[in-house]
Amino acid sequence: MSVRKRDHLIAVAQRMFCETGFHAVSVDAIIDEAGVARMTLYKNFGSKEELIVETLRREDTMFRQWLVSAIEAHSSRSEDRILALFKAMHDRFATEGYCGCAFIRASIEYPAPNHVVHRAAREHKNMVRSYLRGLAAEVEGADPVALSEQLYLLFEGAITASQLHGDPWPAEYARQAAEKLLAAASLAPQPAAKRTKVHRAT
Amino acid sequence: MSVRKRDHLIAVAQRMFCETGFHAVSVDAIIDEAGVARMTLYKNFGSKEELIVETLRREDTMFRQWLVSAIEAHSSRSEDRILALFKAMHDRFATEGYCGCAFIRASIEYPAPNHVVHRAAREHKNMVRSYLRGLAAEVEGADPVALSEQLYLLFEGAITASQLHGDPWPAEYARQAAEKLLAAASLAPQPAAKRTKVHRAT
DNA sequence: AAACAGGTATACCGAGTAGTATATTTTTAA
DNA sequence: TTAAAAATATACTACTCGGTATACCTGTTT
Repeated sequence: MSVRKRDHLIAVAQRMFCETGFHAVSVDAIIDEAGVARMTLYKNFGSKEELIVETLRREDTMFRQWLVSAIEAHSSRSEDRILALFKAMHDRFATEGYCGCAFIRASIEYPAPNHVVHRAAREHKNMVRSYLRGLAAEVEGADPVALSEQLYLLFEGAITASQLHGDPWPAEYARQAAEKLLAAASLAPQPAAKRTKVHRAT
Repeated sequence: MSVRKRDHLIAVAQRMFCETGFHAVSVDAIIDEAGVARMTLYKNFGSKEELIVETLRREDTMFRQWLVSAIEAHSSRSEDRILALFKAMHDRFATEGYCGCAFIRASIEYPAPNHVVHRAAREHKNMVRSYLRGLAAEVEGADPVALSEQLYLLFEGAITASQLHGDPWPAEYARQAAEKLLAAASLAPQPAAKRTKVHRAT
């Protein structure tokens, strides 16, 4: 059954890439761990690079599911949903086997902006940004662009810091900071004419 | 002149590692670019790994100088100094040839927490955190630990996001967020007994 | 039974990897 | 000037890398 071997390969590669890195994990190591023949990998995916892209696609799907389950099970107040996200991040960071964000890793290991892997990472992060923008748009009195981008920076910072320091504490501080940003937004709604200038997104 | 070749090798390797990655840059590529013989590298540094550690040492030195010049030339008010840091980050991100944080890259390419390269990255980041803590301690009415860690997350988030999106805009949003965190701290100084619990640093 | 498809095993390719050995030349300092 | 130190070129080891070629096996579907 082709599709099962294929999915298994993607799942195994996803875990290994995330644990050790894209460059550091060889095709040989993947087929060993997956228990399949070398040619099975190259018939299902033309190259290691294509396999990497497939693992990112799977990671993106799984992340969306996590995102929805982390947020939409909670109160319908956007402020509470946003804070629930950071609480869920803390749990995620503390999970056994969690090893950082595959997309940040991908963007760093493939730094060329037009590389297909780097591009996949950027597109995933843009999805996250637009999701946050949707949440921020429902916060009373807030500039949704500014608020969502600031929350996004806390999000990225927490991921990077937790991986670097090997501890989930950054998620808790990110939640505290988000709380303050939300409080500031609802306490001091800015007149539309005085909004800080918006920068272009990339 | 030994020390000159040695320094030259470190400088060349530092740039190449930062542009392309530690795994992706080979010893051959480094000696080609530096214009030295293969054995010159292996006599000055026992291995590629030792060369990597030396480039991180140099990066740390240069970063400290940048940090001081970005902050201490400005007003002695801590709030202004903190905001000056994020303004300087924007300039830094926009600088031709800037290619992200070598320490974040190092921690990702060498994910094992006890690896000498990962450890060097973590120690550098802890230096940054304690520097921020010193600044936050001078902000009236703020919990210095909470404030400095929250600023640190904005710092890391801005670096990661700017590299990922290939644009300096995250620094500007980080500055805006820092502004709000500072305003919240000075407007609502919390009684010492009610402080949020402090997490252990790693 | 025959044809087909997916998987496997094995051997192979050329290129690249980090690192070493050695003998020779260049540079520096006494 | 001479002796020590540093840098050189060249060749080499042993291994790993991504990727390919090919022959064979196994299960399913007509």
